[in-house]
Amino acid sequence: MKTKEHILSTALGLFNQKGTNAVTTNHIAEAAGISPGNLYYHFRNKDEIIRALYAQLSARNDVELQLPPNRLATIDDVQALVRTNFTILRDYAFIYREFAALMQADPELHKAYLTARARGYFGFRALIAVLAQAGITNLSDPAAVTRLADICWLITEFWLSSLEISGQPVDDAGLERGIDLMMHVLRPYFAV
Amino acid sequence: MKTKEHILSTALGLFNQKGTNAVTTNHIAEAAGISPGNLYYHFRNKDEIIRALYAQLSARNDVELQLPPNRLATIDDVQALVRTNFTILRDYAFIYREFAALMQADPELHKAYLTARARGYFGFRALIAVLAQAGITNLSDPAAVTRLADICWLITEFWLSSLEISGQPVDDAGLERGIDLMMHVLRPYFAV
DNA sequence: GTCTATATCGCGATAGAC
DNA sequence: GTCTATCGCGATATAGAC
Repeated sequence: MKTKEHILSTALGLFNQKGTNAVTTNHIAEAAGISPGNLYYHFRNKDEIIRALYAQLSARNDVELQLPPNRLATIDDVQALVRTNFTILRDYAFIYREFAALMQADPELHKAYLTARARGYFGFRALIAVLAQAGITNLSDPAAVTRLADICWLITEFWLSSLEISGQPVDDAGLERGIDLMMHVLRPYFAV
Repeated sequence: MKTKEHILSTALGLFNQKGTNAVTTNHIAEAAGISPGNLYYHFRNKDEIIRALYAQLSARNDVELQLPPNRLATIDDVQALVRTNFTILRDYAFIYREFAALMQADPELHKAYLTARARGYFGFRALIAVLAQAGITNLSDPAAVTRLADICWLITEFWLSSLEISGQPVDDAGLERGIDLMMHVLRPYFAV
């Protein structure tokens, strides 16, 4: 199991740095200090490595992206969640950078993403519903909830890429700007 | 000049449909009904074709994305502009789908994009400034202007990809949802 | 301007020894 | 589980005839 994980972390580093296109299985093997044959013993091909990395990301999301279970969420809870989310995303920057292209190229990966997304998206809508019922938010119009969810999703999945594209560093400051953006979108609905 | 344009429109169709990765110069030549050698007479390589397509897109933006020059912009003018913008974007879907990856792979393309973006981004800020001066918007805090510009940019550049990723059709209805989203973000600042 | 033919290269993937 | 060796393939790119 040790080698398998070593391959994954090596591949992750290369993908983040150069993009999945420019990185071949040979490059990964060389950087990992193993033979190409050995890499193929552990993974059928590059797509399978990418899928495994996505599974890692997804697992981290499931574990780390939790609101406090025993009380209603506050705006600060939400902010902490957003920060955690961006931090995880940055570790797997290549996935979000090449999102649509990866999904287009690998239907299996797309399916895994759609499942995860459905959980998150409808979880978000459920959260809003709970908040509305508790009187914490005045957001009840379904169309408005959809719009809010769409905007939040856009920020979550594309803010880091947007920084990259525009030539701005994907550092802590850039990350904070994303958090700030998200909070400004959300705050009006938390007017208690 | 005829063949060159024919190659470009053929390549555009293939790229939009299958992604730049899956499409080789041979595929383009075959689909265009010419020989690979002929393609290389007109373009040095695939990157050059992509750059030429980006130049087309950029030119269309410059021509079609204009607010009325002789009077102050209304919210309806802005909506028309947003609609035009999405329409152009959809024609060149592959570029936005693979945005960060393309920019990372080709510094020359990235440079061209950064120039175009700077024009648009600062043009947007200038527009806000004009509106503020005319009393059409109450938006004067620079940080707030930046946030608004950032959100609008995110919607512009990533809404179509977001539709694709989430498995929703990139049709007129999806496009209208993007316009709707953008207008809901902008409208508060147009409270006349 | 366009074609055919071809050289080169490197990636993906497998077989078989250890 | 890991290595070495290697095959087949297809993509990029060029040369030279027409």
